[in-house]
Amino acid sequence: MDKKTIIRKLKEHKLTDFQKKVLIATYSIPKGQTRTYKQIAMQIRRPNAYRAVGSALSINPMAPTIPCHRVIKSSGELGNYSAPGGIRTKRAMLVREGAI
DNA sequence: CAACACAAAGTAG
DNA sequence: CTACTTTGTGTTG
Repeated sequence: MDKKTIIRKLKEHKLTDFQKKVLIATYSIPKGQTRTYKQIAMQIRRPNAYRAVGSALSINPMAPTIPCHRVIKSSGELGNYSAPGGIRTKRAMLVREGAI
């Protein structure tokens, strides 16, 4: 899956500009690494919208296309996770990828 | 207007 | 350290 495919998918859905940027930024997180909500917000030029970033990610918790589980809090905590299993699953995946 | 997958700085103990 | 308060942002209902 390349970035273009992702963008095409996003266009099919009714996502806002903000959403698209958040999802693209999330997709660009290298395997085995994590990003904080704040980093994502800064990357999309909305440095104070880290809260909106969480809302944006929550619309797509089960799309294997977007690794939303790599987005954590600035304090190093995992934050929340809407997919089945909650933060348990999130942590498991991060451990599996070597991010923890 | 209210609620939210957050952050940072403030107050209090 | 814990706990609570305030301010800030975008989306949704």
